[in-house]
Amino acid sequence: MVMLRTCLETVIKKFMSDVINDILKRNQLSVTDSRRKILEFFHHADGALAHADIEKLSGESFDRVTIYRTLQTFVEKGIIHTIPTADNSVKYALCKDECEAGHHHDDHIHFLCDDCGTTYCLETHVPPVQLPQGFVTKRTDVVVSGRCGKCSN
Amino acid sequence: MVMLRTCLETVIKKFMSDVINDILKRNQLSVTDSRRKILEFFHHADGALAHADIEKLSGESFDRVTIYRTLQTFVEKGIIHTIPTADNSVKYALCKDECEAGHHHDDHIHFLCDDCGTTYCLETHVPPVQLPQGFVTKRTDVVVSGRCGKCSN
DNA sequence: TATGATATTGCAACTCGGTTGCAAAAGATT
DNA sequence: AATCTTTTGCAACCGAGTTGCAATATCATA
Repeated sequence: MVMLRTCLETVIKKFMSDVINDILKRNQLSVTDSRRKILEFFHHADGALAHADIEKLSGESFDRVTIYRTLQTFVEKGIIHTIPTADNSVKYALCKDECEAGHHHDDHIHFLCDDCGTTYCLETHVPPVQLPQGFVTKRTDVVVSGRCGKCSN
Repeated sequence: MVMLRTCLETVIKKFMSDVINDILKRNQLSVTDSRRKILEFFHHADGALAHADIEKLSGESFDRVTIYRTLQTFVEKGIIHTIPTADNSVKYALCKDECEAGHHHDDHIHFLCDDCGTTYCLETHVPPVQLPQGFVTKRTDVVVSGRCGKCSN
């Protein structure tokens, strides 16, 4: 029984590892420890992550500069996207499937919980917005803040 | 003719000055040069202003610390409100009429022009957003970016 | 699997937006 | 006008983010 579970965990771990590697290779990025680790963080996190969160999670594993550069690279490649939060700090979240590089567009809403600080990417689509004559929309960001499901009990 | 215009300008200036003074007094703020000047900037600007804009407009008139503090005070009093921009910088705009202090709520949409950098407060209201069970909305920010009327010709 | 070209990392130093403490100056109140 | 309170300016500081460069790791090729 114990044997079985250990074995299963190994297989799952192996599988996850392959998924991560695939993402990196598909984006023509060399596979390095920091990139894999940071991608894993995003896959395990249920919300968006700020630079500081990643720094905490990684402990002393790698330099803060590396984190900055890795995040930049991921954004450029369209693996993650930035989220404009209400308090004007920067958060990042995995793009649904594949945004194309330089075209990170995610047509969904972000929810920021004032209590626990978690940022959620909701599946709700952004409602179309009526603009004055001559205005052309390129991108729409909707940030709702309040209290999330977990915190409102 | 020239006399008349000069006279009219004087009257208008006097009137504006009174309006500015009124706003400050109504909010229990002492009337100082910097506060009046900064409020005037907002009244003349057709869009939102960043700290940097005000610094440029004011030249050497007053210290950057004063600008920071003045903006903070105005936000606290509900005279201006912050706008979350797509690039995660901070902009400020006059509140419509009076938001109550500490309750700067403006239920409108912000438009950020990628070309000229101007931020507009549009009169369009924020459409209601459907959230998952248990989520409670406190505030909704909508930031549309693209090209404004002036730049799209 | 060893090797060289290329890409990435870590470090140190720096920039820039914003804040804080305190003394000087201005505004408000009598 | 005198005094009390608030605001300003200065200098120093803080933290987030960036840059240059040498050291190191990855990748492709032999």
